[in-house]
Amino acid sequence: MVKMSDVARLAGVSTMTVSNVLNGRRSVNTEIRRRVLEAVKESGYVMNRSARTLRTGTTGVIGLAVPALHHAYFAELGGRVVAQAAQLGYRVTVEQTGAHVQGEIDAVALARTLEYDGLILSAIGIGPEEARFLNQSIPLVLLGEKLFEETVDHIAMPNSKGTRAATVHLASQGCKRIAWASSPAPVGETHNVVVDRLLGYRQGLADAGLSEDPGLRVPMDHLTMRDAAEGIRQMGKNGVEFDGVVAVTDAVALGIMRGLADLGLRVPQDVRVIGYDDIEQSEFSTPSLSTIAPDHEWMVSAALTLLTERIKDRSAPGRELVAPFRLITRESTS
Amino acid sequence: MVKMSDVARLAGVSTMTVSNVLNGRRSVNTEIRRRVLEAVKESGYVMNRSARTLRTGTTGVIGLAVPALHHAYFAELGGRVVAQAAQLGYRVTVEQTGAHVQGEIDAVALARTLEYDGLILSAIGIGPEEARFLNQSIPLVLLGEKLFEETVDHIAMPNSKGTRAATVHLASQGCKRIAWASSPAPVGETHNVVVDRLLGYRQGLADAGLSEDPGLRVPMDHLTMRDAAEGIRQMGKNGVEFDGVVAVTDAVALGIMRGLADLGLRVPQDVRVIGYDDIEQSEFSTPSLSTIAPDHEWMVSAALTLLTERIKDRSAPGRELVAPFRLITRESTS
DNA sequence: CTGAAAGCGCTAACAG
DNA sequence: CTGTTAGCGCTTTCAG
Repeated sequence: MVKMSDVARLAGVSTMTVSNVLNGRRSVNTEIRRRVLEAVKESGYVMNRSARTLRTGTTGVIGLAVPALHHAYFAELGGRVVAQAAQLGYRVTVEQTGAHVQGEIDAVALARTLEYDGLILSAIGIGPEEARFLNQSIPLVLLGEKLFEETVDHIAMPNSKGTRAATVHLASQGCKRIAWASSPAPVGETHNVVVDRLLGYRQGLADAGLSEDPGLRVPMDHLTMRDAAEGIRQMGKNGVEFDGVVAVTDAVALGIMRGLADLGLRVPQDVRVIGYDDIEQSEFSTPSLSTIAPDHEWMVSAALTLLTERIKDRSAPGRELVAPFRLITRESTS
Repeated sequence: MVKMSDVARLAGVSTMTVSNVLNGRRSVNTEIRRRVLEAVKESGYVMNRSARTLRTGTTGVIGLAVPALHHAYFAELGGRVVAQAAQLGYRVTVEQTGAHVQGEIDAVALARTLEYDGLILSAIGIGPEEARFLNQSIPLVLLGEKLFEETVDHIAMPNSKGTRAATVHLASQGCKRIAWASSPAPVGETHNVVVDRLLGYRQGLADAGLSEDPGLRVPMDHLTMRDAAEGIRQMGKNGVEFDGVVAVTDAVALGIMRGLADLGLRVPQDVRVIGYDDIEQSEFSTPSLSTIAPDHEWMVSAALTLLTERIKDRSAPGRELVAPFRLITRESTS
């Protein structure tokens, strides 16, 4: 492998001059600069990033930790982060945490080994203690989780506001018995996506003057299409009556619609369904799915802004930004 | 940051002994070993990987280059690669190539900077020349592309066999006018996914004793759900008659089903639809989608096996493995 | 079985 | 504007 000193020799200059030309750090005489660039091209030199990293302590790599890449929401998020980070000169390494708190901490433990300049953590089960711990190790931005923790940067989703709007929308379409489709709220967790979105559902029911019926919880263990489909089939077979379903995510909503089809119930005529996330599939499902659409590009852009600023200044106070959202109405509720 | 020499001092040994304990390279006295491990724990030491990389020339990172992470197929692939690579002690950096040949070459150019120990390239438009070039730079495994190029490892998909089986299946269900839904085969490319799958469709028609009708090509520019939906709507509005659609991917098939719903056509009563890939959504769409299901876990496992062997021996001849597949019949063709 | 010295390729800091 | 020196933290090599 040709190295910087080889290029320097070829161009008849010192290694530092090559470094300066390649990094644009100091101004270099135009003629020398030209000679250096020619030598680089001629020799096929590529920089050894490990050497630079060892010296500077920065890697140019951002870590993105998500529960599971194969979930459409996180895949779409990943695509956006990779693309936007590239614009900023960063590369992205994707970690899968498996939706466990331990996995999330592990992702950061990895990050501590100087692999990442910063980490975007799309957390599911993380609490304030963990967040504080993580934040000390590495520049960190939490994505999608609402924490009442002043020291950690995070981009919060409009969780309760979103499901509240979704629930009110169903009521405005005439639904009277609106079910909630989600895995159970984890015990003891107070500021979790599932908890917050459930809260919004309740507020929405209250806004619409509807009372909450515990029988209208779709039984499911995990936030998967499979569990959602099975859960709603179970409810249907048990003779529970409902005319609307608010789902905690679009994936769950798609599973619900699948299960309703199995029950012979029509969407939206018999049951209206609304999700949350606006994944790509929602626009093309049959029927197409109404949903709460947080502004994804904005979220990723904001997360990267917070992260790059945090990388520059580790001591600045933590900031919270809440993503804007829109209610998108499609066939499933019309 | 605490470093290896700090641990050594704390344990009262030399740096080399710490290195040996941590890497299990040489056998170390049990008592000393214990002291070292304790010192590691006490000091909170984590290794600086850049330093190791600089010294050893290996990174422990595998690159995965895919056209776009937000496509369900590549997202699922990415999840599997990340998970399986982790089992082997590798981490994965995801690159998005944007489905352009240049992007694919760029991904490898990056890899040359010693960032990756190897690269898995899920290629779309890559040809033999590019592949040969790439292969010289870095251990490389092509995924999903069939190349008649002896020197490059690749995991081929059963492209033409798959769509052939899909087409024959539609015919066996009584379809007489079977359309082909795909972006156009790129001019001049001979061994491209789209080309191979189209070939299989033709073979399938021949097997079934059906003649090919050029009017039964769904007009679409890109392999997106949107283009598929619009394309089939266009065909319908133009009065083209058809009773089956073979789609080049599941995403395209889902778009087709969306478009058929807009046309008021029922699946499978009026039109039967089959896809290729077996993405998760296909099981839960309404109607659920019949598809050609290559063995994904097998493919990833095989790709990683080839890659790790290639990393060990750069001079071994290239190997080609073809993934097994199954025809999965669901509601869309029954 | 353990240690000392050298050096991987780059850049910060200082010198000219 | 350009060059020299030193050293980032680890592992390879050689010596004990």
